Amino acid sequence: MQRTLTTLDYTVGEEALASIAKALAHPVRIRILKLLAGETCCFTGELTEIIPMAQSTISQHLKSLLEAGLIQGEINPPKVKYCINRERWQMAREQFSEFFGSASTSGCDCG
Amino acid sequence: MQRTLTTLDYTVGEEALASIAKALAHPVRIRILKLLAGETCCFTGELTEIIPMAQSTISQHLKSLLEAGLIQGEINPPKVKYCINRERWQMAREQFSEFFGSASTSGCDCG
DNA sequence: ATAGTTCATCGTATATTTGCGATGAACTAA
DNA sequence: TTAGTTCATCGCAAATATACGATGAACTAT
Repeated sequence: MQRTLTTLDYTVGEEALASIAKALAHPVRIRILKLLAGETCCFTGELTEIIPMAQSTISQHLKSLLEAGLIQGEINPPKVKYCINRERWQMAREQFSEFFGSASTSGCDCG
Repeated sequence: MQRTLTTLDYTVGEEALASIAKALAHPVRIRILKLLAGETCCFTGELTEIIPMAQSTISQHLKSLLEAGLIQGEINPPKVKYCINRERWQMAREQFSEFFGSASTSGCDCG
C-alpha cells in the first residue's frame, strides 16, 4: 500500500520475519507445509487430492510458499515435485527463535 | 471469506499457528513487539512518537496484537500501558519451535 | 497427429488488510 | 465548568488476499 507520509524504513530482519510470517498466515499453508515436512522425501500434487480445494487455489498457495522461499519445486514431467527448502527452513527457524527469545522474562505490572 | 464448497476443517494447532503468524505478518507489528519486548517493563503510546504513523493506525495494529494475545494492556489514565503477554509469548514460541522442528532433516532431490 | 494428464496462470468476485483523518470517550488539571 | 491529554473507534479509500472456473502450456501415451 505504502501511503505513509513519512517513509518508514524497516530493517532487513523485520521485513524478512514479517514476510515469512505472512506465508504462514493461512491454515491451509500450514497444512501444506506440515504435509511436505512429514515426508521423508518430496511430495507432489497429491495435495490436490488430500486438500478439498480447487487445484488453482492450491497452486496459488504453493506459489506464495515458493516466493517466501519455504519450499522448492522440481518439474518432473508430467508432474511437479515440491519439498521443504531445508536451508531456508532452518533460517526461518532461527529467525523466529531469536525473535521470541528477545523478550525479557521479567514480568511486568500490566494486565 | 469461506467460499470453499467442501468445508475444510483445520486442527486447532493449524488455526492457532496461522493466527499468530498473521499477527506477525506486518513489519510494523514486528517492530512494535520488539520495542515492547526490549523494555524491562511496560510501554505506552510513546510508540506514536517513535513510529512515524498516524496514531489511529498504531492503535489498530496494537488491537490486532491484543486479539492475537501477544500483548496485553492496562489502562492507566490518561495513558494505556502495553506489554508483552509473557505467557502467550512463550506458547507462541513453543508452537513455532515445534512446527519448524517437524521437518525431517534428510534432504530431498528437489531443486 | 490425437487425446489425456498435470499444473500454472488469467480473469473475476468477494473479503480482508492497511492507512488516514475525524470524532468521541474517559480522564486530569485549571 | 472548561480545557487539554490520551487513546479507541468510525468511515472512507485503496491495496491485497482468497477462492473459483476456464484456459493454456508442457509433456506422455496411443
